[in-house]
Amino acid sequence: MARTTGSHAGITGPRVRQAALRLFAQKGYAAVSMRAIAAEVGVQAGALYNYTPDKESLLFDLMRVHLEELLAQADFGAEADPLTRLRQFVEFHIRFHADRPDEVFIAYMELRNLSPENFAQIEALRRRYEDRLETILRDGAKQGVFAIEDTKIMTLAIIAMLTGVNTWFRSGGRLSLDQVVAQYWDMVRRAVGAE
Amino acid sequence: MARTTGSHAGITGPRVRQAALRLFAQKGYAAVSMRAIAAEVGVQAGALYNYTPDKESLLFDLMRVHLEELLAQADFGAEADPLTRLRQFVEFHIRFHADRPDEVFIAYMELRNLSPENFAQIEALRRRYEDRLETILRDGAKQGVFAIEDTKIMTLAIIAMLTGVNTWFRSGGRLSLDQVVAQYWDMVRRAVGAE
DNA sequence: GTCTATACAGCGATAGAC
DNA sequence: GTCTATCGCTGTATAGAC
Repeated sequence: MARTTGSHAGITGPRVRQAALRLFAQKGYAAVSMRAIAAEVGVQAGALYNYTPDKESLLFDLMRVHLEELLAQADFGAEADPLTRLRQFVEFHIRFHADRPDEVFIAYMELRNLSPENFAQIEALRRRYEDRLETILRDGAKQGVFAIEDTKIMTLAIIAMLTGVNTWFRSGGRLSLDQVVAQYWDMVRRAVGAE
Repeated sequence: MARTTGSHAGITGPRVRQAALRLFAQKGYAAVSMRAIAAEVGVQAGALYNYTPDKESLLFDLMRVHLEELLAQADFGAEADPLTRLRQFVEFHIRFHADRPDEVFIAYMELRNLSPENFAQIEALRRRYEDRLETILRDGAKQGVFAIEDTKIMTLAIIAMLTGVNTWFRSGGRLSLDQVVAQYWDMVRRAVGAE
């Protein structure tokens, strides 16, 4: 069956999300209009509502998909020793976040623009990710491999430190991502008191 | 000379800045209208323009004053040993930032809403603050007190870690600020490889 | 599925009375 | 110094033609 002229099912949708991602990260959610997103895609503003019920859903879906992918990939088997799992976490976190600067930026900066219900969902996903690290730290502390006074603080401190890479790292800069990973692994290993 | 009714020179100005600070931190700069700020102060929107030439200047001044105060207080004399100065930095940073959550939040989150000229000024102030820490680390490394591979990365990693406290710390919570300072000092001391 | 047109509210900023 | 009133514009979202 011939397609109607101007029909782009399965093409425009992803382009809308990609345009929203880029613009939200660059200018901030509240500063981006639906007209601006539509212009980036090459359609009129009204057409966007074939792909999202409203503007906030666009933001929420970007965050949710990002965090679900993060959780899907953040699998550090409990069979390995805690030091190895911690090293895997550090490397994974840095690389995953360096690969998705726009998504990471939005997921941290635009939480205020979610409804309470959507906010709670996003926070729950983030909490599940933090728990992956906390479990590693707790296992290591129990086995005497790490010397940690408070695993919750250590968890938040490590994540803040690692996520901070995104504020300055640029591919092609002074340091390669391999070097960055090595340096942060050094710092984390020392911070948890591992040999 | 009798004051004109409704005249509040020297009173309304600070109240405007305080209302803007609170609302910007809570809802985000772009989501706050001049009318909302005026309502919080208890005046009409037009009256705000007696105190600021425009909305962006309000944001810029809040950031600039915050960072200038940070720099004014962040004085760690070069006479003491690097380990003592680093400890002072860690304690100062955590306490100063915990005292001003709204200012800190704005100064990190709303940089995108500044004109290029204003952005450059704010970034220069922040850079001067980072240099205070980097100098301490460099001195310590030179003297062999610290074992640091790259002082620039260590600087950014420490600041990210310490500033991250603001995302979760609440006065009256499980931990006192004294305990938080002690824990982070432990982590930083280890991370720089100090005895 | 996209268009044009539009409803309706809100925006930053200014002018002029008091 | 604050008010009221207003300008010109932009915002999200919807309706109906094609």
